[in-house]
Amino acid sequence: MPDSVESALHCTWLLAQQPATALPARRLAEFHGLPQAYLSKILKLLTRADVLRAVPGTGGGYRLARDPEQITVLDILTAVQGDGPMFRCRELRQRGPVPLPVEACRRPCGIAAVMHRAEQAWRQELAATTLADLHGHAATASIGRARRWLEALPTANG
Amino acid sequence: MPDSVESALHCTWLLAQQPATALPARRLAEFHGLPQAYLSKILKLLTRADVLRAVPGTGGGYRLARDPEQITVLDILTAVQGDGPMFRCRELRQRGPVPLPVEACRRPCGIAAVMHRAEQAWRQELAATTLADLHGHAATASIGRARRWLEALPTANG
DNA sequence: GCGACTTTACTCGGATAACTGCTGTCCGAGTGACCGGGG
DNA sequence: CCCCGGTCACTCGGACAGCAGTTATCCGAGTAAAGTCGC
Ligand code: FES
Ligand code: FES
Repeated sequence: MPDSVESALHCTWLLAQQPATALPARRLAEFHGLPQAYLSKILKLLTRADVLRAVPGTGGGYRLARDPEQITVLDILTAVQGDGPMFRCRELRQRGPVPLPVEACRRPCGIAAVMHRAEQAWRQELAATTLADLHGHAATASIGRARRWLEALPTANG
Repeated sequence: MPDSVESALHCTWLLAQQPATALPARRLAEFHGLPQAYLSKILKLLTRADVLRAVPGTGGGYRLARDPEQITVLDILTAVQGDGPMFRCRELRQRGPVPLPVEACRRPCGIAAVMHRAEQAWRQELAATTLADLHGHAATASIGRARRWLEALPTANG
C-alpha cells in the first residue's frame, strides 16, 4: 500500500481539528515533515473526490468538504488509491487449451468470491470509522500537540 | 494488488484436485495460459513458504506440501506478497516542528490502529478459507474442466 | 478620512522527471527416466 | 532374461532486463489581501 495513504489520513485528521478554517498545503507539509509539492498532489486527489474543499487566494488552503462525522476512512482511501478493487479477476478460467465457455462465467469464480468477501470485510471496517471517531479515540497527547501548533500559527487570529 | 496472487491461487487450487501427483510448471502454465518462466517464479515463492513441495527430475513438478484442509488462502497471499502488513505506520507524529516524544509513542496511533483492525478482519476472512473449502464451493463446470484436462495428460497413467 | 485602483504575494492546478517494485526472461545445477551393452 | 553403466531429457533454482505505478518536483493561472493614490 502506498505511503500517500498515511499522509492523506494525517492531513484529514488535522483538518478535522479545525473544520471551520482552511489550512494551506505549505503549513500541512511543515507540520507533518513531508515534501510540500508531493503532499499538494495528494490533497489534489482528495479535492477531486469531494473529501476536501479548496479555497484559493491568500489566506486560503484546504478545508473539509463535509462534517467530520460524514467522512469515512474508506472515502479517503478511495480518493487516494482509486475505487477499483485491489483484487482483480483476470478470468483465467477462460484461457488455456480447455477454456470455460463464456455462458458458464456469468457468476464470479470461487477465488474471486473469497477475495471480494475478504475485501468487503476490510471496507466495512474502514467505512464504519469516521474522522470524528478518530478524533474521539485519539490520544490526548496527539490532540494537544495539534492544538498547540494550530494556536501558534501566524494566522490572522485574535 | 499484483496479479501474481491470482496465478498462485489458481495453481494451488488445481494442485488441490490431485494432491497425490506432482505437476510441472510447464503444464500449469499451459493449462492457465500464462508465461511459463514467470509462473515458475511464483511457484518458487510458494515453495519457499512451505506451501508447495518441489519434486525434481523427469516426471517431477510441484505438489501440495500439506493437506488441502491445512492450507489457507492467507498462506498463499503471505507467500507471494510477503508477510508484512500492507499499511505501514511511518511515525509521522514524531516528525515536524512539533514532534511527539518517543515515550508517548509506545502505543500505535489511532490511524494505525484502525488500519490494522481492518486488515485483521481481511486476514481473518482469508485465513478461514482453505483450499478444501474452495474445492467444495467450486462450480461443477470448473471441477469438470480441471478433471478432464488432468485425465487427458500424457502422464504415465494406466 | 474614505473609496477605488494597482500592486503584490500567496494559493491551487496541471504537466513533467526519478525511483521502487511487479512483470517477464534467461541459463546453469541436479535428478530421474531411458537406452544400450554385458553377464 | 536380468543387471549395470552411460546418455539423455526434463525439472527446479537463482540471476538478469523491461515496464508501471508511486514518489518527487516544477512552473503557470487565479484570487484575496494589502498598499497606494486621488478625492
Ligand atoms: S478466473 Fe481467476 S480469479 Fe476468477
Ligand atoms: S504516525 Fe502515521 S499512522 Fe502512526
